[in-house]
Amino acid sequence: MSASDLQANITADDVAVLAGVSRWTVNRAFKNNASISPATREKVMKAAQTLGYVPDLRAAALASDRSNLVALLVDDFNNPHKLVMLERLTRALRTRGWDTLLVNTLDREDAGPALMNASQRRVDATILIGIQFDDEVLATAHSARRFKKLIIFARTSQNPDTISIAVDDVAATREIAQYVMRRGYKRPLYLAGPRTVSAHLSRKETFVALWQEHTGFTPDAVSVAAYDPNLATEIIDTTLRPMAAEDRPDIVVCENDALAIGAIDCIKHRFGLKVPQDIAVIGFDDVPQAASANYRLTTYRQPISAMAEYLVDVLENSGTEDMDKMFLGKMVIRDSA
Amino acid sequence: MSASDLQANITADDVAVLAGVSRWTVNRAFKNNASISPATREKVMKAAQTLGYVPDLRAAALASDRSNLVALLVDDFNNPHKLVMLERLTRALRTRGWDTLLVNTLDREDAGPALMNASQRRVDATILIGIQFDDEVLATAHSARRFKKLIIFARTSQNPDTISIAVDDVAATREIAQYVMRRGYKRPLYLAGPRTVSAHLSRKETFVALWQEHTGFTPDAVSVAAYDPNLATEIIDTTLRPMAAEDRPDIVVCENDALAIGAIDCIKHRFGLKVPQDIAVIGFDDVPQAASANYRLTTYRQPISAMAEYLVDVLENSGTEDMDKMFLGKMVIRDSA
DNA sequence: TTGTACGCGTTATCAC
DNA sequence: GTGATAACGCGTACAA
Repeated sequence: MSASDLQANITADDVAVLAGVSRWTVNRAFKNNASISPATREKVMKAAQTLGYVPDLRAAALASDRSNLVALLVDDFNNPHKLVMLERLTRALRTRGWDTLLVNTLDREDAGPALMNASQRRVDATILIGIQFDDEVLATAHSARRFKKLIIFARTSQNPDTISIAVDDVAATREIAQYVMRRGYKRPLYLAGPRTVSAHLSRKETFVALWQEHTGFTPDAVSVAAYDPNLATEIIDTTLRPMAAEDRPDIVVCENDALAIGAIDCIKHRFGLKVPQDIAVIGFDDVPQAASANYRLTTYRQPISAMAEYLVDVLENSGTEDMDKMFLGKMVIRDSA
Repeated sequence: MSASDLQANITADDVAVLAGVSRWTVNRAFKNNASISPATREKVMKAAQTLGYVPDLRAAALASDRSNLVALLVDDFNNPHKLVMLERLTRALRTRGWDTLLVNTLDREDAGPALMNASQRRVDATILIGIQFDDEVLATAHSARRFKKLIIFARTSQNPDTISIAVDDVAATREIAQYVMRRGYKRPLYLAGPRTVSAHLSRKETFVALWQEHTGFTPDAVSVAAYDPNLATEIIDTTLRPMAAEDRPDIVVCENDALAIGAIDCIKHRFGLKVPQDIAVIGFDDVPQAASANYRLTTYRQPISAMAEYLVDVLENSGTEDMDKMFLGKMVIRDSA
């Protein structure tokens, strides 16, 4: 209909011609703190409007070497908490002017190529929220490619080249362990997920150490290869199946809610037992399902929104100081333990 | 350590110097079907390796006007099926060489800005999998901005300027309705989500019409503003609460699993009733939870992976023919109905 | 406040 | 098979 339909790409030059200014003045009109008179800006904006012009962010990124784009490398899509993290992160980022490149790290071997992918897009930062990025991958990634910022979200890492934004697992686990003891549970079973980075500070190691310290006994622990409720159901099944009723754990302490939900399903539906009367369950994350009438899961809530906001702070910070940060969450007591 | 650490950006020129060829030959070495001798290619690749060079996709996109990047506009993050769709889409895209820009459409007013955002990144296509994109938004979007391709995924649209990749809702709903009748249910309650595009072809309208046609009765229907299990729990609660037991529906037919799960939670835990004995429930999507021991949800599975693959076909197709496509799914019979 | 070289790192196209 | 020219659309730095 309008002239804009005839031309393939409207550039700042076209707007400049129509507005009767130079191309760089058009540029200034679209820049926030540029020195430009209100009159000219309005003139430019009107011309831009009629032509349907919007600045080309590819070209801007190329010229300025800042893209306002971050790559988000994700796997472990069976964990419902991933959806929460994706929402909070993209919300915080977008609200503050950042775009997100979502990279599905297809499998273990894809971790390297996925990092390379982000590198080729020249993103301003790469954020890892997957489980496939172990110390080895991180090391090779950092030696081989150039990353402006490499951020590990919701997971601690000892790697000095990365910025870790996570909840304080030791403090959180201590709170959980104290709660479990205070409620009088005697035979906990720890259900852990895959071990990747920094195993010695993991929730499982911490819980086991605390329990030993306070009771003298080493609790049993089992683990699964992914944070998948179905895997949790199966491992709990095979763990409890051969046990005599009196030998069964009185509580299953889970590394996160994804596992806790699978554990509850198993306890209730495979064994016909009651939660928490027969076996209690405790989780971590406070996923939306945890609050449902069906699970009423006692868990530990991570302050994901605050962590996401801090992540954007990190992006906007150009200093070189250590930006690692640990957050404190809080226990959410419901009925499952 | 190496020379690459000293220089900020390694470009094809640097590699060209080291390999003793021209910049354009370096380029060819990285291109799949370029005419270049194997010897030169190897020489170039070795030089690239030592310098740590990888092509800059920003510059490539700017020069070629093809980015191999799509924008994925998403809202409705409370629906667990979103995580499945995100995984399948990003997997299919990435496997075939496409990157994904994930845009969280923050709220109703943000739909326009989100579309604009994608436009500014000059993506090759924009994919909508949200619920906030009604006919009005689509119309203004298309008149105001230039989109190479505008794809509606997992939702039908009557808009002629968009490509719709979705399951055949009419066929699916017919199958569901027939199943419900065959199993002898008499008083269905339809639980619908928000109505956006193409309401006259929606699952709800179709179900209601079919039921009327076959029984002469108009089934009750209620709807919620988002595909959120918690909202479903509440609306079912307020709907059943004032009913006498004999007036209650004998089955709740849900527009999708997110609602069905909330409905089951309500029926079992708020009313202490049994599913399916007291009230049956049927869903749509077959989310991972649907198979859990706790829900055993009878539902209708969309062929998301096939739809995602077809979406990439659409991206790779440069023709102008109508690429709309409807898929058939299949019923998954479990215990909830 | 406004205008002007020059560069960002590629790709398309044509010459050799 | 290889080298060279001209875009792609904008940002930076400086000059006017």
